[in-house]
Amino acid sequence: MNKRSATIRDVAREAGVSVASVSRALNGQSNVTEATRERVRAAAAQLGYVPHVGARNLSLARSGAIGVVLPDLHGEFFSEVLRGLDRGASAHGFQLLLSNMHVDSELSAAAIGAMNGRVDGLVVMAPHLPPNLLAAMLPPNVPAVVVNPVGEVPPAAQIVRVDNVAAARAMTEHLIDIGKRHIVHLRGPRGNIESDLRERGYRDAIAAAGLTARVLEGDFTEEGGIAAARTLIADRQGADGVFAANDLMAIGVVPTLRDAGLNVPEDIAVGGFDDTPLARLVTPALTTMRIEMVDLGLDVINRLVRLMESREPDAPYLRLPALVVRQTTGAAHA
Amino acid sequence: MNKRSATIRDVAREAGVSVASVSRALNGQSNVTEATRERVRAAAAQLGYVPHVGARNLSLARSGAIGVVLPDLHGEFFSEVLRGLDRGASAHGFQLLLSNMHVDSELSAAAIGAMNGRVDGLVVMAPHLPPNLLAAMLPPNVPAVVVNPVGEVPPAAQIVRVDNVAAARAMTEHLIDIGKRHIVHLRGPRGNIESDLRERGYRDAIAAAGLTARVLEGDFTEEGGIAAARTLIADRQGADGVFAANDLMAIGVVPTLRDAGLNVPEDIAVGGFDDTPLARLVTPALTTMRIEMVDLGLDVINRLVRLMESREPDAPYLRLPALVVRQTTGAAHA
DNA sequence: TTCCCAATTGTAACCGGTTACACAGGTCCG
DNA sequence: CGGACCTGTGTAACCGGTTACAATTGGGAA
Repeated sequence: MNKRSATIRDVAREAGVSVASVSRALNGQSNVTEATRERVRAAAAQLGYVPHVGARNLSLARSGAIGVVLPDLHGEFFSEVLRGLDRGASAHGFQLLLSNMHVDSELSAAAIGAMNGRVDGLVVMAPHLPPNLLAAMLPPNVPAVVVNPVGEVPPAAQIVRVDNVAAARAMTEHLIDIGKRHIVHLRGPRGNIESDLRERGYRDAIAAAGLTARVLEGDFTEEGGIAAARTLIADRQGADGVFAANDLMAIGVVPTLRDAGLNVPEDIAVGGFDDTPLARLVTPALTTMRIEMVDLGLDVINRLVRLMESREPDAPYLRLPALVVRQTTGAAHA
Repeated sequence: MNKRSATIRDVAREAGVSVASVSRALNGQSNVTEATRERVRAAAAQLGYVPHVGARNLSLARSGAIGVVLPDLHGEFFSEVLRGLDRGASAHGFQLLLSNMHVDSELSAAAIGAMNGRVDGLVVMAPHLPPNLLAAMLPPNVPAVVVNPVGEVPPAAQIVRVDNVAAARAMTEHLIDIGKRHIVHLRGPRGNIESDLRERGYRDAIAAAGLTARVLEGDFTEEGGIAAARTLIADRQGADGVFAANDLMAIGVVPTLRDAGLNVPEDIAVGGFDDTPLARLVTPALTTMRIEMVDLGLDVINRLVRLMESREPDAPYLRLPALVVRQTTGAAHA
């Protein structure tokens, strides 16, 4: 219960050796007598010495941590990705330093800055960052992986993308395949790049099939889904399919439609996006595009680790979500 | 694109002032001429200087980070709590340094050690840590909040507990109240303190009501729930209620029972624990004990911040989960 | 004009580690 | 027996910031 933690000099004094020997002894270097090493160990134990990692990092110029910048943790998507990041980091012996990116870009820059001397690499997921800003705020000498960047990216950064356009197209085509002709897209919030890409994929597929597009504004929340479903019920323009830009909205849509007496999928089929753990468990189970989020996180870390070693980013890495057909577009359920 | 990041001395040289002035200028101290400050700002911008936070931490002896030690991120529970922690940390201007506690206690100790000079406070959630070990591995001078500790806790640490016993009792009593008499408990994994406490609450309530207890082994996974339900279906000992020690298992139990032709809740009622986001959304919606997980996380951070300031832990703080009655023990659903 | 004081600025010590280099002592060799 | 070499250890510089304290400067008071 000392007031101040013991430092390496305290241990050196206690053991009657120099700080260099203490450092060598405790870090398992070979050039120390077993006798000295033992004496140092004893002194360290005696004083309850725990190395000050921050100081060590400073002299070694490496921290054993990876910085993660996320828009927020609210919503399944980032929680799941974080799981993967965490697993990957653990596997490589890194810790994760988390920082929330606020909508305020001023603060975001500060948050990234606050990681500068503390992490060996950076993972940035910022689907709503104003283009060019990202490049400006990334510290120049920290290897970084950016996931689904919207604008310019510094050439030194590794890019990982989820192919939102192709995935959205696939979902839309699936709805068309099962015979739907009046498919409405419930998009995500404005200013979120992924929302835009998914809408683009939807429009592509609709246009290619010679149908007419109809897009409702959404916000990625369950409430948004409920509101959208109400709109559809009220106006009765004969929609027979809904492609929601994420699962949460789809999960709001389905029960609202059913409460209004519409059968899903017979009267209206519904597709989501993300394949959050929820999607499989709700009734009726939700058809969705599976992004292997945990895998994505793992992969991001692996690529970051590679980048930290080579300093040479690979070509952008593209992941294509897979269509998972369940009850909301499939056979009637029990 | 310099090879090495600019340091404060580079900026000082560029601006033609001393390092002290640079530090003062950039940190907004008052004793600097506006002219100097401007010159420093220009030089910093010119060189793309970003302060090295690790170095700053070392001299200030504070890091602006809170260490979080979790058993793993797998499972809704910790994800949700982490969300709360994250929100709280953000609000207080802290970042979160995450570390997974492995089952291997050797490694866990290392993980905690690896936080020593890098965090201002520690949050430890270790429902499966061998008693006394925790006390040994917590660095003596770092304020810590431990959540649901199992054994001895250093007197300097703040304790936050979820009253698992009372909550499990409440759920069991609820099942009794709705008329069930053969209530089986599906417990969590051995070696997890929360599993033990929930079982104890169940046994208390069963004993108080003069009924007979029956406990099945579980593992907190959906598959475990499915397996347990199969057991119940197979042996037909007339169970009319199941209290699963977490939602995930309950979510495995319910559809398995229904697939076997049993009505939930009429033939067998099912209760879960945690109120994960899933619980409300599955069909039939799950009756469960709500732990406000996000709130819990927030609260933990608030208490930690208070502890960091006062160095005086408050009395252990007890949270009591609330019973949320939904369809699996309530009225038949649509 | 001279002295004093406040406002700025610079120098250098410090945070707690790591490690290049110097040095002491012993071994082995010619 | 002297020198080359190897091993173990200590000294002190360094990582990149902050800040106590000293030094410098200019303005106002006496």
